Amino acid sequence: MSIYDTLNEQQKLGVTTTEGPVLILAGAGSGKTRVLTHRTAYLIEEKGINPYHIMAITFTNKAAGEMRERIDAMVGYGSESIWVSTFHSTCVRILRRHIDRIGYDTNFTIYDADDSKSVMKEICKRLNIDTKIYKERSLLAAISSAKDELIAPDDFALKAAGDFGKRRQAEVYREYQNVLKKNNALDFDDLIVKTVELLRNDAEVLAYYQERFRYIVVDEYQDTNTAQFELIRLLAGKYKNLCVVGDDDQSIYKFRGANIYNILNFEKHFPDAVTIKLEQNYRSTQNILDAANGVIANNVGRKRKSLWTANDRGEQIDFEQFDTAYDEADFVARDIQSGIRNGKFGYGDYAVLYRTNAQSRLFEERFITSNIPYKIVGGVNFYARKEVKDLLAYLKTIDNARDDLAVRRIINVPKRGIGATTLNRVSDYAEDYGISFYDALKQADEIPSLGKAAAKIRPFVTFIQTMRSKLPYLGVSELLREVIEETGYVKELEAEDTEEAQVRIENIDEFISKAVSYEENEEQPSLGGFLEEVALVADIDGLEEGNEYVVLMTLHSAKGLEFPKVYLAGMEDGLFPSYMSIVSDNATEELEEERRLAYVGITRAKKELAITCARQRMIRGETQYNKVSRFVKEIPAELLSGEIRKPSYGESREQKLPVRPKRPAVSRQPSGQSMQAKAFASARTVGGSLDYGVGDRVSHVKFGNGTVTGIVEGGRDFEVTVAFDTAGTKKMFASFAKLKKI
DNA sequence: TTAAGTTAAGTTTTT
DNA sequence: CTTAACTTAA
Repeated sequence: MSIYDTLNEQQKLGVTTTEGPVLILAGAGSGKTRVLTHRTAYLIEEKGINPYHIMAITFTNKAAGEMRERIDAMVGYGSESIWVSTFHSTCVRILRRHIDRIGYDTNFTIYDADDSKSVMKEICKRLNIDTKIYKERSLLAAISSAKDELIAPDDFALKAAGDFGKRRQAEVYREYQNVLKKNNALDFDDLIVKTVELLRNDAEVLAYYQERFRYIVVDEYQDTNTAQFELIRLLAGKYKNLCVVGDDDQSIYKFRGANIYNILNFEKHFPDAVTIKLEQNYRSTQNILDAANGVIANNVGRKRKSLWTANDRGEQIDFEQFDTAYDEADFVARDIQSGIRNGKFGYGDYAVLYRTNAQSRLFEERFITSNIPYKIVGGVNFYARKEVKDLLAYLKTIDNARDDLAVRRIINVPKRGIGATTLNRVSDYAEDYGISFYDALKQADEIPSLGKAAAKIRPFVTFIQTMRSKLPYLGVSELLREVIEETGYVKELEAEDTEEAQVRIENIDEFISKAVSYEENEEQPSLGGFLEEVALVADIDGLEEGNEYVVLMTLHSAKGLEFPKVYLAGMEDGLFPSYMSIVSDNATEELEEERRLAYVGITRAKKELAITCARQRMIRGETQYNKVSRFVKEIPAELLSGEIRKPSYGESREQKLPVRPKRPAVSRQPSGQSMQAKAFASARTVGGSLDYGVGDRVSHVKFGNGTVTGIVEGGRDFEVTVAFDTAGTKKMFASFAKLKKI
């Protein structure tokens, strides 16, 4: 009896076929993570491979973290020397050691999409590019897809020869790379591209890593792009023990450069490859699986695969069409409440999935009024928020002022009376003397054109220098606190006294706790290390299991996750599939990608699935009238139940709101939850007490101001009764009500 | 020259 | 409905 006996035959094959290239086609819910972890254990325990020689690559930090955890639990000693990380962090790790061999400094900074856009704006201005015709966004997109395909600026120019527009793009591409190089910065795509460049150009480095990574596993292989493929090919070039796991039916990142032929042609790239299919689904009910199969069957050009399950038929799929998107959100909220009430599910069993981030708002609003704890994944990444980016820019500047972008970002935040004109003069000076922007600031007094503006710059430079000298004594989180204190950043927000400012302050608090926990978890914390860790996190990474809240996210974010009950919202032609894909030049192809997305969505559900849509919906202030999504029609009709709701004008919306849920769950506060959720669901219970009492005036994000008339302690939380001035009397749980004393 | 106030334009999906 | 670019007042 061994741990491998619990696997089915195909899974076992995936575990024990360790030598040579292996393609595992893993249908949704077929237990591929189990195969990967068991395979790793097998390599170490049965084959006696040193963990040092094993590498696993995933797309998200969350996936990497999960795999790491499960491998650790299974392998025990030595598992920490396995590289388990994302493509991007793997590359950063390699580049930090060796990028000097291709002419960069090893303390390079990483630019996010925002930073890239700022660079692009400047370039367009400098090259006199009419951004009405060539939009920054599309220029960046062109550059990004070139990088995905490993096309360097020179190659791009070569290929562009005949086409004026393309030649212009080539020019911009070249300039963009120059600016990044000058700033010692890499963008996301560069992380991969430069690693490939390094491995291609430096035989010594390549040999080192080839020798090290004798066994390589790649998860979500269907989403790799050409550059990532080349990276893997190079690394696995010597031993060729490459195991890739993926599902062509779940390829949903074409827009990000994913090359579906990486998986479809794997056997061509590696002629002696073994292909293993995992076709038994352990996740979903028969009905859910049938629905998914019914939809995906409409795609041509996929690897033949027939997913089956030994699970029960389960409930029918609940399909509901509503009059408006409000009614849709209302239904989902009520349905969740009723599931909770009769003990069928907990909040953490639910997920609401949608095509676009904008759809989250209606659900969010509705969940607040219903006291449903929730968490939104995605939207604006935590580290991409203004306030967080501002503080990060301070930290970057203190750490290493070579990043002009960061310096420029904060030089006038808070307002120091330094405007665009002054900045331009400084950067002209920097340009003339070939020094960095920050160095030019240091010499502000010597820049004649500045005049009295130089006096405004001096305190800023002094501040940065002072902080820099304090860094060794303070550590990251204390430094951050000091920056906030000295700049008055939070004070300024407090003075604003708006809901928005409040959210920002909470984000800043959260940012501080991230810094604290970084210092606690890291053996040798450093400012540079912190900045690096923060540069590569995605929003999905913060999602924790076992927490009691409903999760809201896009279908893209949902890949790789599963939930007992899933709502697929906004299933309307024009929304999903998106209008863009329907009218596209290659609509067939794009619709297939959308269909795969639908397939991903449906297969997230374990027990129950509800599909909802609305007849009319406000999109960017305009009302749209949409038909039921074509994907719904591809689901065999006998699998569907539910009804199509007729407009109900007689019923007032007020009546529909269940103001007092009968048995609201006592909530545990998840740590590290996303900021949207935190903003609305944050526990005001500090150390088991509230900062308001009976008789106090409080404000609520939705109901406005009111007076507290009662507080009842129950379990871990407080049930607070508030008489609102305009919204009547409500009972709510303190941790979700976000009541603010006024 | 800066900063506040006003008007115009734009939205898929993201490491 | 929200964010970015433009205009005007200080």
